[in-house]
Amino acid sequence: MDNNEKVLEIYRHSTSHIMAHAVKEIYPDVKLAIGPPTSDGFYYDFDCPKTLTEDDIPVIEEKMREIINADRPFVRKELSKSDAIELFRKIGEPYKIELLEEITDKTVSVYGEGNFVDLCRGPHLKSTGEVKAFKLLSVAGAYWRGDEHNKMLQRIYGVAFPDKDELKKYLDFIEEVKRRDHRRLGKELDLFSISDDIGAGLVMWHPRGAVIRRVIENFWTEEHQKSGYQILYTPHIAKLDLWKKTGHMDFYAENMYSPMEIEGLEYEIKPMNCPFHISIYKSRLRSYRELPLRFAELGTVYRYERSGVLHGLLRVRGFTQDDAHIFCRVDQIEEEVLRVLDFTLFVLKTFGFTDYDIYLSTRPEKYVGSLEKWERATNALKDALQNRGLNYSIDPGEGVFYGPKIDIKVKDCLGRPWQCSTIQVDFNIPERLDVTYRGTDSKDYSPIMIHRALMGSLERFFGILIEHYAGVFPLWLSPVQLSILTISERHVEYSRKMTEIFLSEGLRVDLNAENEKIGYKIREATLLKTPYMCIIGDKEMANGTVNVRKRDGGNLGEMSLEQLKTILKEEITKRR
RNA sequence: GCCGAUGUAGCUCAGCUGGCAGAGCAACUGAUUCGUAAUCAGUAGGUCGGGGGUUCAAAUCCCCCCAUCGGCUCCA
Repeated sequence: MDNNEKVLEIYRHSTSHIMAHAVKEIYPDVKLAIGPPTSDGFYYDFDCPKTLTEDDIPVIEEKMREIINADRPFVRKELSKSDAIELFRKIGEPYKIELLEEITDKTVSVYGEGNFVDLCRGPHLKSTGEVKAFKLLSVAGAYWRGDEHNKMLQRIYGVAFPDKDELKKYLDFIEEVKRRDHRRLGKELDLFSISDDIGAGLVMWHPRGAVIRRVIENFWTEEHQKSGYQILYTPHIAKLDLWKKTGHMDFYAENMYSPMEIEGLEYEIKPMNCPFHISIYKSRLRSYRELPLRFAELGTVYRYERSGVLHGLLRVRGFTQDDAHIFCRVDQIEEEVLRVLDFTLFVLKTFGFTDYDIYLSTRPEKYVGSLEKWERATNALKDALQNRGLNYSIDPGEGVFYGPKIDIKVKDCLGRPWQCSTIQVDFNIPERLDVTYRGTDSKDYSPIMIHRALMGSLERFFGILIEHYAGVFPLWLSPVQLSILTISERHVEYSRKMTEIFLSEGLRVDLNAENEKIGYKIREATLLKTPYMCIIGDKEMANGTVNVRKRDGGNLGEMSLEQLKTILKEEITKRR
């Protein structure tokens, strides 16, 4: 953290204290929990008998302004732990006492201004008057200490900046995020829907969205074939027994749906694809000469997610993973991980993601397999990252039950991180399910399995893409690439001919021959973010040409069909 | 799942302390045949999220569900 960030942190921390003071003045019964700074702002958690709502925000803000205008100094006091406990007992702050009881230091510090005092390590601003620009954003529920077994408190989120301009910039950023929201754009651009009648978290891809998916899938399939993968299709359900054998029933049951009974046997809808790929692997004897064997599938899985966590395309209950399982020998593992890493970065780059955060997740509390194997798998991932000189951070205990993983979070053009790619090494499942290959010595060995997804799920990736591009998809992904707009009825026949020609070239074209003014048609196409428009009037008809306009308003003017075809094809090939 | 808010026409939203359900856009019909981001007029469109209750009377008040939104927890 650089110096500037530290200063901001102090600034926000002090603002959160001022907010706590304000809330305490308005609702004297409130009990204070914690109020730290965050990456953009701050929050404070309250245990308040009165339910706080959005309507309280302006009132609290007003009270904060009073405290700021009073410009009272923040005073630090050090006292013994027992004196501090006594102090917070006197003013009735049970949460502060709970925090104090866990502090091992003999002395602690408290900060105060006016008649307000709070347990705090500090440091703080010199006085309340130093706060120049802040805004409270929302109220929300939050568990005490983030544990869902604890009482739910009320949290107020706010932001604070050194001056009004910075605050305005941040508020503009929030507006930009809203403007790009994939749920809103999904409706406006008619890309997808999630219907109450079908069920929460289940996505319907509309024609325009389905086009984009198809383009992505085709790209994905081609590139996988080039990279030595074999593409599979597998069923959506399997016997419950299978999931018992794999360990999913022990370690993944809370994300799985209830089984269904078919002729006395129980079946289960799949939450993962790996057992099917393993089954194909095991369908015959495998030789060491065949390895590495790379099986890939756009596999649709269903996972139970608690209703409160569903969020547009980014968190759903049914989704298609761009999944693959690589079976290889121990001596091939580093090379395979490297290949996957390179492949992943290439695919992400194609969609305009060049910036990412990489995490290495280690063994979780619930796991299968020996410690030694975990160690070995974890090192394989670490070595690959280091080999490529990629910076990463360690996420302790965040691995999957069968092995450690590398997660790649891409950053979109607003700098927001999104979890997509995951690469998981698995020493455990092949052994558990008796997956083997015949070695040079004619004995059987367990292969290593690498599970990986590049985009993660097509649904989530699509949601991220919509926001990344703000709905303005590059030409190769655009649902409609070219809209042909007639000026009047006598241009329809010629326009229809043009449409046929472009369609036969494999371009996605539509014809707007409605009885509307040209301005209206341009507006419609622009709102749908169609990359290119052809305006067809008397002149074009007479010259056998088209008149081209781009969605950003740029006018390319009159040109021949051939010229336009060349422009479009080149842009499509470049995938920009 | 938990805390809070919201749910009214295809979409965006009005509808106050209970008293005949509204607007703009879209759709449809007609007129207009038009040169780079909205032509004009008319028509139609609603079990007010679902179920129960209070009341002479419920979009409005109460209860229970469902979904969405902001978070928490959890995750591709």
